[in-house]
This record gives sequence, C-alpha cells and structure tokens, in this order.
Amino acid sequence: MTVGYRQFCPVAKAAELLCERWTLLVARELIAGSRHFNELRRGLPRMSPTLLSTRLSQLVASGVIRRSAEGPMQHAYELTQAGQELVPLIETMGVWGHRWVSKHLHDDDLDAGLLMWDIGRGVDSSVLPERRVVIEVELTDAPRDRRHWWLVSEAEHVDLCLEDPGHEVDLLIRATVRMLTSVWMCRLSLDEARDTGGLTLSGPERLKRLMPRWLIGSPLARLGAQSLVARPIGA
Amino acid sequence: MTVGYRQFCPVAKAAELLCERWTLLVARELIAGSRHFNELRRGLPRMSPTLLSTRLSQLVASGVIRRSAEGPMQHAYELTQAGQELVPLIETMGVWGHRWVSKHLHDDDLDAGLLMWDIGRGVDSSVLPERRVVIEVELTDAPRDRRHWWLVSEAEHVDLCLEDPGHEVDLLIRATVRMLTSVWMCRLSLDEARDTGGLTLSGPERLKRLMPRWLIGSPLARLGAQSLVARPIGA
DNA sequence: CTGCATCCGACGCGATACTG
DNA sequence: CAGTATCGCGTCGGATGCAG
Repeated sequence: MTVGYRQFCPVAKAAELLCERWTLLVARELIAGSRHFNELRRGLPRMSPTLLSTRLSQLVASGVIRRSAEGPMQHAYELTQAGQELVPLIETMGVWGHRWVSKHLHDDDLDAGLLMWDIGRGVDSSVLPERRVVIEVELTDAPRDRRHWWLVSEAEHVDLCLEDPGHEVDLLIRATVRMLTSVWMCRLSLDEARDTGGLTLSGPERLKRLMPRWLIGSPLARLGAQSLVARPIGA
Repeated sequence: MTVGYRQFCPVAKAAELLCERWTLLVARELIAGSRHFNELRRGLPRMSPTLLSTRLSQLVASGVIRRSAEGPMQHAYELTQAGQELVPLIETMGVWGHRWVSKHLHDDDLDAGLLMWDIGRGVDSSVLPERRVVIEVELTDAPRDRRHWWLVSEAEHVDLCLEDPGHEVDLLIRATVRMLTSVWMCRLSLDEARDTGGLTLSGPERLKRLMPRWLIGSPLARLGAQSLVARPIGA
C-alpha cells in the first residue's frame, strides 16, 4: 500500500496492514502451522514467491511474525504474540465467509492440490490404527497428473503423496473435486455424499465406518458449521 | 480485484470481498450509522467518490448492503443480514488494531475533521441537560479554518458546526489534535490529559465534572480499552 | 448539495525466469 | 531450499466535470 488511510481509527490502522492482498491468507497458513517458505507456498500456490517474500518482510516489520535461523539459508517463521492474537480475527472471518460467500463455489475456486494438502494436514490421525494405513483418493475429474493421491498414516503421522508409495491400499475414496471439497467444507455429510453416489468407498467395512471420525473437515469449516447450528439461518 | 485467490477456503472467499482497499472502512461507516453517500464521505474524506461508488456497488452485488430509494436521486444504503453480521469482524479487527498497531499514531493519521465528526456522532448526549448546551472545541494546532468547532447539544441530539452558531458557549475545550485524539481513543483519561496541561477546560464546574460521562470515547476504542483491562499486556 | 462519470498518472501485483 | 530480478498490466488515487 503506497499510503495508508490517514485515519486514527484502529480498524483503519489494522486494515492498512492486514487487508493488503494475500496478507490474511499468509497469516492463515502460519496459524495452520506452516513455518517454512516453501511450506507456505504449498498453501498459497497462486501467490508469487516475490510477493510472499514481500509480505513476510512486512509482517516481520510490523511485529506479527518473527524470522529465526534454523541453519544456513534455512529460516522459520513463527507468530509473535500479536500474530497469535489474529486467531479470533481469522476465525471470525472464516465463519462469516462460510456463511455468506463460500456457499456456492465457482469451478475456479476448486483446486485438487490445495484440497489434498489441506486434508493431509487436517485429518485426525489419532483415531486411525497405529499401524500403517494407506488411503488412496481418486479425484475422478482432476487432470491425470493430479488424479491419484495417497494418504499414508502411521503412528499418528500423515504423509501425502502424489505418486504411488507402493504399499497395499487399505481404503479407496472416489469422488469429484467438488464433491470432496463439499464434504471437507462440512457442506455435505459423508453419508449424504455416499447416498447420492457422488462419493464411493472401497475397502473393509471397519475402515469405512471409521472415516467420519478422521475426515472431520477443515478446522475453519467446522467452526462455520458449528455457528450454523448455533444460529440457524433466519434466526 | 482482477481475479480472486482461487481457493475454496472461507477466509479466502471472504477476503476477496472484504479486503479490497477501503471496503472494510465503508462497512465500518455503515455500521456506525451512515446511510447516505455524502454522509459516508464525511467518514472517509480521503476516499475518492469514484471508488466509494464502486465499493458500494460491489457491496450491493454481494449482498452485504441494500440500496433503497428515499426520493428522486436520493438513496439510502443499509446493511443486510450479512452486513450486520460483519459487526463482530469489525470489532475484532478494531480491538486487535487498538492493541497492536494504533498505539503510536503518525502525524499523518491525525485529522481534525475526522476526529470532530466522530466525536459529534459518538458523544453520549443523554447525560447532558435537555436544554441547549454549546461546547466549543479549539484544536490549538489545527490549520486556522479547522481550528474552532462547536458541538450543539439539544434534546439529546448533537450537531457539529465549523462556524460559530452564535449561541453563548457553555464549555470551552482546548487541546491539540493529538491530545484530543488520545482521549477519544481511550489512550489517556480526561484527568490525565488535564493534569499534564495538554487539555484545558473553561466553564462552570458542573459541566466540567460531567464531561467524562458524555465524552466517552469512540465505540471501537472503548472495546479495545475494555480488552486491555480484561487481558493486560503480558498476561 | 447529492451522487456519481471520466481521464490520467503511479504503483502494486502477477507471471516467469533465474540465483546463492 | 529460499528467495531475487524483470517487465507488463490493471487498479487505485486525484482532479475535474456534471446532472438532478
């Protein structure tokens, strides 16, 4: 921003910093747990590295994050106290967005890679067996090189692969990108998705039944869905 | 915004709409009670009318506000349900800004006209006498044509004048723009401001003592100050 | 006075390529 | 891995004009 708003209002001063393009999404990624430059890039695939670099510098300069050395040319970004106190702001914005703008997504807003990256870091692996569990996800309408994904869960840690890791697949999930996004955004329950035939599961009954407990939806979407229950539309 | 973020995340979808330049401040003004184009302009003096018009159209298109006719070429903008639910977002942002960025204001952020406009609509006139009360404010360091202001309170309604309304002045307040801004932003109590000599009052003792009850500070700043009490720095 | 429309210059942003 | 360098475009800000 060339120049600020020239207002003493706290909202204006906060907006000067936070409402520049991409800034709030960088904060979201940091809150979600990303710490390294290229980790941030995975969550912000459409942001140019130049601009990410600029935004990180601005956030450091304004005291929202801190950059620490983890080795030669290896840095970690972490939230300061001011940054951690952005959590309620991001949450409030997520709830509002979930309720009022992201209900009907345009095709352009769907992104197979982003969805799988978000799922990979968001599944609750604690309810899965300790032993290795391999879940293959086939996004039926994605371009060939982004159609097949593997979630490998082991000892409560989940890895996401775009290439067949070679292990035997325990559970196969087939759905369109839009369908899986709807489920992940808590717009559609797993049962509803299966009933319409838009999402199919192949594997042992036990793993199928366990699924609603580990594919619990994006943290922000869960908040939004909660608030829908707490205050239904029209109330 | 030429193009969105291409993300399904509710924060991203909300940010596409709300985080464009000025948009959140337009929402703030509407929440503060402005309904007409030029009323909005008073609270956004640095925003070009062109851009205000554009933003209002965007907010109408996205269902945050609604434009209704009040006569020939006379319109009123009012918040829809979606718009009213932005209140917690603006408040959260204001509290964060008050705590982390607007503590030390640059000279450029001070604006006599904006300050007086905000005070004029924000004073609690219900504690003032029913009869007409005239309060003159002299901003000692403001340019000549913005140095003297009159707040005329009558029957719980307050008018702001930049020209002497002619009535006898009941109370005179003298301070720099920065000093009065600090008080209005709840950074400094009235007593502290008077003790340092930065703010002086002339008038009957009764009106002076009443002052902390009607000059109660900007709504957003009061929220911010509250949260400072609720959670002191460092806690 | 309200509620815009138009024109122009500046710069923030996106895309791509490249480096230590 | 962690960023820079470069360049073209589009959006924004400022000034001005104008109709009801």
